[in-house]
Amino acid sequence: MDTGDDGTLLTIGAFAARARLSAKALRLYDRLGLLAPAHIDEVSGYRYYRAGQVERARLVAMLRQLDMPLARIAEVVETADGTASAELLAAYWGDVEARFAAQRTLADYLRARLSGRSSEMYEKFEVRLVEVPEQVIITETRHTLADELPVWIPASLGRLEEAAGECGGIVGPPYVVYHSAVSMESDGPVESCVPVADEAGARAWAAAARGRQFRARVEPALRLAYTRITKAQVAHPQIIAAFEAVEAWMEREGWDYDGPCREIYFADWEAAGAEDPVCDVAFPVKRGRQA
Amino acid sequence: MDTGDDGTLLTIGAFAARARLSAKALRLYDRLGLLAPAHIDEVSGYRYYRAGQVERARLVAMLRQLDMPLARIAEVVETADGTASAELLAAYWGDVEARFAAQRTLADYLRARLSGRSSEMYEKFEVRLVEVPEQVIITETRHTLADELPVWIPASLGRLEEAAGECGGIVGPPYVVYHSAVSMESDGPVESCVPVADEAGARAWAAAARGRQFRARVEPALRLAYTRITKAQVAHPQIIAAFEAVEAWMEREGWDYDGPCREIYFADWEAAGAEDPVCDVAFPVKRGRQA
DNA sequence: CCTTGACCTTGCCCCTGGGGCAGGGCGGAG
DNA sequence: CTCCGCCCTGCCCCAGGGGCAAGGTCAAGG
Repeated sequence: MDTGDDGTLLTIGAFAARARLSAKALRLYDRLGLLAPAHIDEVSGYRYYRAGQVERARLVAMLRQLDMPLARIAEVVETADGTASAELLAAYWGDVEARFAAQRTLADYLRARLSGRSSEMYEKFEVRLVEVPEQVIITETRHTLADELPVWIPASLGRLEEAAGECGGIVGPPYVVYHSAVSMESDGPVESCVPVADEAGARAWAAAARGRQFRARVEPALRLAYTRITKAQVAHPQIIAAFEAVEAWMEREGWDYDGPCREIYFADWEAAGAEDPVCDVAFPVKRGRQA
Repeated sequence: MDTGDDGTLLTIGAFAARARLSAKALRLYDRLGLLAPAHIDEVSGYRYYRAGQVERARLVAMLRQLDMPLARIAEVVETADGTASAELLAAYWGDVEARFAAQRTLADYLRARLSGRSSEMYEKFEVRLVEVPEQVIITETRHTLADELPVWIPASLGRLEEAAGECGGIVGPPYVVYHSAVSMESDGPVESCVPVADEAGARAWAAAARGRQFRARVEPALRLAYTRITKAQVAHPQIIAAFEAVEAWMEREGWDYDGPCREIYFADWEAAGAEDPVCDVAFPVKRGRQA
């Protein structure tokens, strides 16, 4: 393969200018094994690069312009197959796009809130009411800090969904209840819930369960004010915007709190894309002052 | 103003949980003056926060979620007027959007190139040689980032074309020389140049000019390898493909670099349509190894 | 041949926005 | 009184380099 090696060796400065990188960056890439010089003079320590290495250096430079970490850049440039390396890039860029979409949502919400124009907020988060009938649920409760939730919630719901088989099966979307209002305290108990068909089976399961954190109970009928959010939005603190949107709507429409807030996961989390709706953020409400 | 101050003071841990920040982050924000505790015990050094400070802390947390630097967050949260702070946020977010749009374009380009469609890209560019005689030029130099170039280049060339009247008039197409890497993060010096007839007039103009960035000099005769591109192609990253096509051609044909690359604007930019050729992308070359 | 100045080397500290740990001080419950 | 859980400061660590200092190299010009 002719990689442009015509025998001429470039000093680090000349190579840096041609690759549109700094000499400092090239020394770092050398140390990390990302872009080793073709030759290093053993006496002077001078680095010499082949002209044919410019292509790789420019690829590194462009990937850095995408803010790709050097470790991932190394994977891309070490992958000989162009199609495979393009897929690595696509995977990285997909992550960036998802993250950016969530940030944009938050930025839009914050701009509206800072300027006091709450109408934009209602456009971003459409709030609706729903009546939920009484249902039997099996639950797991834990005291936890907010940053452990993204790990604990899927694990807990997984445990409950497995147990639901002994309780007549799942008859509704699983949800998570924040017994201390999310806007007030986050160190309060968090309860993950799965609606099941068989109350007796549920109580038997809870009595036999390995820990006191597992319970079965009947959730009374509720009226919920909720807004639907995407997978990308199910993360702190973007999700705060959704909660606050619902609370602002309640204030405006004349509804009072009637219980702790909750997140209802109605979609298949694994199968959902970042922009797919997966979750309803909800407060139980009752009639307050006249609307 | 009721800021929710009910007299209760929260320790840093309790406040951190409510604000969804780490205690470590709160200590940092205290040290930076971004979010000072309501009270500090002089004996123990314990920080105590009012419940009403949660709102500000949450705002900081959400702005951090947008990757806004703490210095800019301080500007936003110190701005009492909501509309003004919303504008600060909008300005920041506009920068982020612009940067992201450029990155997305580059990512699309790179994905296509890695997938093996690079040779097709090069084949679209026909590369030729031209001899350019020695000429007197007046120039303006600036360190700038890549995203400012589309603004600066027309402005600078406009200034130089106006000044050319004092220097015997314009005797060749204006061009821009990239003395080193110009990318999103590194600012190489960029020099815009206009060939003029009167060397003495040019030197007098440069000596009288308002800033040292204005100079007059003699550009020696050059042999250029160049390819002609349309107005639509004069943008990142399409223009990268043009530069690379010229470099690939130089490599194939056995020419070496003989100076910094340049863009020569030979057509009336305003009058040109998107598909009209307006610019030559060129490298000074000298004979290298035998072709 | 020697000097000069440009270029190269390593090494150290700096930046942001924290995370993690060590060693020691508080504070309330049993 | 003691124990456990907080809390304090201070130090080192991360990426991805920038900047500078002290000193070694190299090529061209006198």
